[in-house]
Amino acid sequence: MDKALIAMSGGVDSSVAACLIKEQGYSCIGVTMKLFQNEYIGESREHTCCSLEDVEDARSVARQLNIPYYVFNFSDRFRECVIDKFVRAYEAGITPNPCIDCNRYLKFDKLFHRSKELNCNYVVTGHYARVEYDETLNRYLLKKALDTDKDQSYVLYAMTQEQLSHTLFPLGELTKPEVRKIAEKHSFINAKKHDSQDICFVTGGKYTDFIQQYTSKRYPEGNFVDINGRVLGTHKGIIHYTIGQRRGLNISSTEALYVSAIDSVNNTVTLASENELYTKKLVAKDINMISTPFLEKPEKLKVKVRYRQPEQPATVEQTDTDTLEITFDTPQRAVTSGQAVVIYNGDIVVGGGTIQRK
RNA sequence: GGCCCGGUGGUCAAGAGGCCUAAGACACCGCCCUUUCACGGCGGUAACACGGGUUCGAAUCCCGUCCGGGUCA
Repeated sequence: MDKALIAMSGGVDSSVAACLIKEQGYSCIGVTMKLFQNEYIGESREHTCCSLEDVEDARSVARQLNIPYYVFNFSDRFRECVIDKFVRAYEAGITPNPCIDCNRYLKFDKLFHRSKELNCNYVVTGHYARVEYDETLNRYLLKKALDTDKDQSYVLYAMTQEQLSHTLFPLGELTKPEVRKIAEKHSFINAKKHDSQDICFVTGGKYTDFIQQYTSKRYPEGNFVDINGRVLGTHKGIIHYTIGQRRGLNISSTEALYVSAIDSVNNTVTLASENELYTKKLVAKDINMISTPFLEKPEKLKVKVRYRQPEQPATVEQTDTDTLEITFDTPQRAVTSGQAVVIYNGDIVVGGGTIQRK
């Protein structure tokens, strides 16, 4: 019998994933990763990731499903690969996506290895995405969820062939309402639990407070400048901003202003009007290709530059083993270094990478 | 000190006796959206410097006071 290790966060999705896998006849182990010590910042709020409450919820579901359940302490790895990287990015004036790193380094790496030690053939998560083996390509494909509205393939673009070959996404063909319905049918304790949102290790929704407490550093104020370098006002420290941001600038003008550039060296933040935000090209590094090992020639594909933004037609060219150059058909708003660019061919994730500075 | 302008919400700015229980924009706040950060959508708070007059009626006219800016010895 195939053995599956299920990453259970304590939320509905992973609970239903576990349930479905169990019903499909796998021998299951439920696991919650303890990723974060709330004590780092002297707080233990319920809405952080892997809080006691989440663990209890996951444990409750595991008990109901009658599967063994463990909590693994991966907080060291999480701090190294997700939190520290997150902090360093903001300090450098770029905008990280910690969820992607968590998937990449924790769920499908650290946990993946642990699953092997436990003789599991599969890691199972509650992501809305699909994995398919393509015989002609001889590759495992990562595909969008059938429910395109909930699709999470974007945050999974870094998965390798090996990882994909040992991963199951039982929710890939379901809609969120269907998942809720299943949870209710089984009276899971978290059937009505709110969807997770915001950065899981940040309490109260303010990541900047988190960074300051975590590093005990102070991030100096600096100048807001316009395109011509004229000073418009004072910013609160570079870590507070991302490209395309409008709110929180506290600058009145004849029109709405947006962050158009962040300069960590000079500690300045450039503000500009909406129409200054558009770019036609980008370069991505630290790439991962899925549907093909190497893009031999430039191809017309669809591209997403941020999670939850509609994909855009673009020409994608792989210039070396770790570089993608992308040219959009029409200029895109607020292309931001540090964010992921993910390439699609229909439902299939071709690959992706991290957007570099211009 | 004399003279001349000007003082409307956090900012900019409509208004030129009744249509103002005062527009709009930007900012701010809240909600929604959302496993990143953002964008976005919806909604909300908030002002006629002060005191006298004139008038049936004043943000709008007149006179002072205060506060800005300019200008002249």
